[in-house]
Amino acid sequence: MIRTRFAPSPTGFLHIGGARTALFAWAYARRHGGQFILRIEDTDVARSTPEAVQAILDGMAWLGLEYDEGPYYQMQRMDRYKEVIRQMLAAGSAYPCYTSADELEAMREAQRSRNEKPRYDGCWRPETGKRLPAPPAGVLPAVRFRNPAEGVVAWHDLVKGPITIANAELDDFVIARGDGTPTYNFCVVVDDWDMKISHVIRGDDHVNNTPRQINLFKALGAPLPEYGHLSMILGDDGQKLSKRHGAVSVMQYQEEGYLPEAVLNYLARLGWSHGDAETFSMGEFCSWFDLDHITASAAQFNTEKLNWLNAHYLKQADDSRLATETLRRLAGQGVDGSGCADLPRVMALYKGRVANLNELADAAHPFIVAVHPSPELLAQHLSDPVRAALRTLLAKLLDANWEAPALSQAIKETLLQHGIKMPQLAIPLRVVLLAQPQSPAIDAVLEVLGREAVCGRINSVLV
RNA sequence: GACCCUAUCGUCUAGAGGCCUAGGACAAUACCCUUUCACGGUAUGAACCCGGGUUCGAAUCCCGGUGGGGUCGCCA
Repeated sequence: MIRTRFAPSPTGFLHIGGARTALFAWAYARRHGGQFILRIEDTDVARSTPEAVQAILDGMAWLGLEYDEGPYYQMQRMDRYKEVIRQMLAAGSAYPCYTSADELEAMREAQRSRNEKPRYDGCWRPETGKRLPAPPAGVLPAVRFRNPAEGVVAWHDLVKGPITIANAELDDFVIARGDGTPTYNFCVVVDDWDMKISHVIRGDDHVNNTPRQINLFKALGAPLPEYGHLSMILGDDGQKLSKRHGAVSVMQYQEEGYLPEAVLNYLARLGWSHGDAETFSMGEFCSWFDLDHITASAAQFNTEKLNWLNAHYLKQADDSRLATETLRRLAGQGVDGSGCADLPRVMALYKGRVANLNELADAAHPFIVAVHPSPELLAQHLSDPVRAALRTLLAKLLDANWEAPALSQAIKETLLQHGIKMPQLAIPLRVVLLAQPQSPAIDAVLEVLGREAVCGRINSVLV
């Protein structure tokens, strides 16, 4: 049974990189008929917040990344961690360390000044024939893992291929703090073991944790999972993403009017490919997804391509779904569009012309409430001959058969009578009706706007 | 600084030694469509980081350099 997991720490929103990691882990499980588990890694009590947990859950839900198990919370598994730590202490694969934070910092500083890799010096590590210092009074020791001193840790990474790291590069890392709470590298291993995770799919930033975790698995006598490390996502500008620079919540994409299927499709193609396939459903994605076609190098985020995908999915989106979205966005602006029965028709008219849901809502606005073109706009477009033509048109519209072909006919007759060309009438008409000189085909706009609004708005500029 | 990973158009990528005169997509440019603006259609420009090997043959394999990314916490 393939079991993958997504294990975010609740110290902030679900950002785009985390979302892609979750997507790939989710897709891998789906592809192989396996299970996808959500685990909240909240052992950093100082930085974890319930708001962040909720933000992560919201982000997953919006994207439709459903999990088969969880969410598990590490803070609820303390007893299990402490039990394992006791066992390791008893077995000698872990030991108490009384070095203080200040001493560690001084140690690292000295090492850095000598251009050495900063690391714990192992002074409390028990060795046969070695005399350990006397434990200082009143100090609660941290617990360190007794990492093998020699040899190498090697694994075949599912996306990067063979990776080898010498144990000499690794120091004895802390698995439990002075207060007894376990730390990340330790909890991950116990959890992945207990939860029977078969494939650990996670970000590139964990490559250097992997050998430590593998050594822990071995010390525990636990079976090793497979590992696959996804490269990072860089910002639009090629710079790395951070909370301060460019990293935004997936929920912000929702606010900005992106459809979840567009974000998902974009993320899927960022670092993964299936030949020339550019647009595909999540069903297709799950049936195609494999780790062999993941790029091993970092990928730069490209908002313009996301925009294109969003426009693509907007064109295919169901009109009533778009109407619901539009209503929600309009309500956010204090506009109640619930009385507009023709909203789906407005959506049909505009969904092929906009890049996001906010633009769609803006476009729908004049169909719901009367617009007031600025005096400048009116002055620019409403000359006396135009007013005369509008007067003629208004008379025709008052008793026209209210369907696009008949409306188009009325406009063409007006054009003929006044000896003007289509743009000379259509553009002022757009300004009068919608307060902007561009719109979809004018007869379609008239049809959807309705006789009352059209005639009323024309009349209001003629009096 | 040390260690690990990585390198094809501006960007995302195809490419598993001959199918490559390097393909697709976004973006760009031009033209077409048109009732305005979009959409759409057609076309064009645009890349194998550098240097050595291996091979009859290298974008593809190996080594080195350089660039980029990651990690060096009692954070995750």
